[in-house]
Amino acid sequence: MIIEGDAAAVLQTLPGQSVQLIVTSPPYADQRKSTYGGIHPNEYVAWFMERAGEMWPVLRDEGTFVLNIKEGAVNGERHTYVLDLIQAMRSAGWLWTEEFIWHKKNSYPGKWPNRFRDSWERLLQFNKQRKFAMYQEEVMVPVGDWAKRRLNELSETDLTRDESATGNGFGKNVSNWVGRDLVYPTNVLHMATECGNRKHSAAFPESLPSWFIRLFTTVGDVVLDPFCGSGTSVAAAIKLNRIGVGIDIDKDFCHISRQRVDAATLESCKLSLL
Amino acid sequence: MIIEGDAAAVLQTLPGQSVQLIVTSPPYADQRKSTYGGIHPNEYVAWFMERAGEMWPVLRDEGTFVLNIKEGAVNGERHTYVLDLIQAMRSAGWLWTEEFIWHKKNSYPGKWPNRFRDSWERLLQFNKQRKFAMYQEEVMVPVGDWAKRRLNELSETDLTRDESATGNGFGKNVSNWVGRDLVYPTNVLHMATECGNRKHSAAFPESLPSWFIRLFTTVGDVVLDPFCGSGTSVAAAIKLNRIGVGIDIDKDFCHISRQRVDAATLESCKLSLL
DNA sequence: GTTCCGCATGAATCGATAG
DNA sequence: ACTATCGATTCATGCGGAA
Repeated sequence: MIIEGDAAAVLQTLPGQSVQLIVTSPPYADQRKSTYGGIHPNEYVAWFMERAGEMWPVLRDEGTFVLNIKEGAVNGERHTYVLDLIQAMRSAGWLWTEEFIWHKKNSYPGKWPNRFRDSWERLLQFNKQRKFAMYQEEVMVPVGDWAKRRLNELSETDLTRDESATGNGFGKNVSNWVGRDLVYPTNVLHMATECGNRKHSAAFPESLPSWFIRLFTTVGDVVLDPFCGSGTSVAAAIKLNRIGVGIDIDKDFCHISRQRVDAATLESCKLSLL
Repeated sequence: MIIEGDAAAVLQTLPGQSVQLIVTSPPYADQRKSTYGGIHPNEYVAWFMERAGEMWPVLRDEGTFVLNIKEGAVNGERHTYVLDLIQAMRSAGWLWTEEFIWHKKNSYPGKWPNRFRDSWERLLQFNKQRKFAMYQEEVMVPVGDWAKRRLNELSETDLTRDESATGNGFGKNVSNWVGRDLVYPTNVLHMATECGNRKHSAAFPESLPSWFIRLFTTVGDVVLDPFCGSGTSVAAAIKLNRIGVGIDIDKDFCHISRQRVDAATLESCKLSLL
C-alpha cells in the first residue's frame, strides 16, 4: 500500500504497534532538491525528529528501525548532522543498537585535491528496547559465494600490498569455514547502487532493504518505508511475502511505487501457484 | 625513535611544527584493561582531548591527524563516545575532513543473539586547516577490467558529455584516459587484520599506516604515533624512508617497538645498497 | 541461448565565476 | 563578505542490442 502525503501527518493515521520493521532512506540534507525541496543541514535534525516521533508509537516494541543516511562534505569538512541525529534519537528514547556499513562498489566518480570518492553509507539500526526480533539464519551466506567474492575483491583492489598479513590471515580464516554450508554475515554489506534506466534518482538496490527485511521480520509482518521514493523497500517486502506500506510526499513517486508494487504482487501470485 | 611515557607529557618535549602526520590507534575505551588500565567510556573524551591538545602545536599546519577508533557495544547499544570525540575535536579547532572505513576482511568468528560480527573500524581524518598535503598518486590502484573494452575505442558518450564544457575538454580527456591502468582509490580500505602473533592486543596491519603515510607524507617527513603499542606505524614509516617517532607508556611495548624499528632500519639500509 | 560490447548515469565535491 | 550557480573531474554497473 502506498500513501501520498507527509510522513509526519500520515504516520498518525496508522494503527499503533502495527509495524515490525521501518526501513528507509530519507532525503539527505540539501540533496534531491528537485523532488523534496531540500532540507538545510542545520534544520535537518529537527525535521527528522518530528517524523521519528510519529514512528515510535507505530513501531512494535520488538521491532526495528533501519535508517540509511550519509553526510556530505561542506567547506572541506564532513557535516555533523548525522552525528547530531544519532544523539537526538537517543535523547528521544531510541536505542542505537548498531551501525552497518553499506560499501557501494560503484560510487560516484570524481577527483578532488583533498578527498577521494565517497564509497560508503551508514545503515543505522535503532530499537525501542534491548530485546528485538532478529532472524539471523535468514541472511546466512553460502560459504562458496563468500569465498569467491572475497577472492574477487582481493584481485580487484590494492590488497596485493597486504601480502604478508593477507596470506596469513586469509588462509587461516578459510580453514575455519571448511565443511560448513552457511556462515553468518558481518556488519559490512557490499552492494552496488542502481544506476540503470529508472526514472527516479537511483535509490538503494532492492537487495539492501531485502536483506534487512529477511533479518528483522518474518512472513506476514508489516514493513514500513515513510520516505519510500520509487517504492524499492515496499516492493522488496511484497516479494518476501511481507505486508509493505510506503509513504511519500511526491505524487509522481507514489505513482511509480504503485506500479512496482503491483508488479511485485503479481509476481508473488504467480510464484504461489508453483 | 621510541619514547617511553605518557603522550600528554612526552608531546610537550617535541619541537613545534615538526610532524607531518600523526597516525595512531589509541587504546579504546574500556578495552585492553590489562595493558593500558582501561579508560572508562564516559571519561574517554576528556582523557583523549588532553592529549590531542598537545598534538596540535607539534603537528605542522598542513599536516594530517589520522585516528583509528571504533566504539564497542555496551548494554546492547553502541557507545557514543566516538561521536562525542568528533564533536570535541571540532570544538577544539580541528577540522573533521573525512571518515575512512577500514573493512576488516577476516574479523574473528563469533555469534551473538542480537548482533553480527563487527567487521569495520573508523579512520577519522582531522586537519588544522583546509589546505593540507596529499599525494594521491602514491596510493593509486589498478583499474577494473571494464576499462580494457571501453578504452579500445573511445565512445561517443564521453565526447558528448565533455562537449557541454568549453569544447577543448575532450582532447584533454583522451590523453588522460588512454593507456591508463591506475585509478584513484575510495574512502573504503579493505585490509585483513594482523593475526595475533604480536603481544599488542589490537595491532592493525602495517599496510594501514603505510597507506596513510604514503598518502599524506613524502620522503623525509616526520610521522608520529603517540600510542604506538608494538610500533607498527613507526616501523612502516621507516620502511618508507620517513622519520618515525613513537610514544608509549608501557615499557615492554617500547622494548618490542625498538626491536621492530631496528629491524626496519636495517632493512632500509640493505635496500639502499641495491 | 549465451556472450560481448556500447552506452547512460549516478545521495559527489571543489573551485571559479557571477550576483 | 557571503551565497548561488556552473563547469570539470571520473569509475563501475546493468541494460539492451548485436554477434
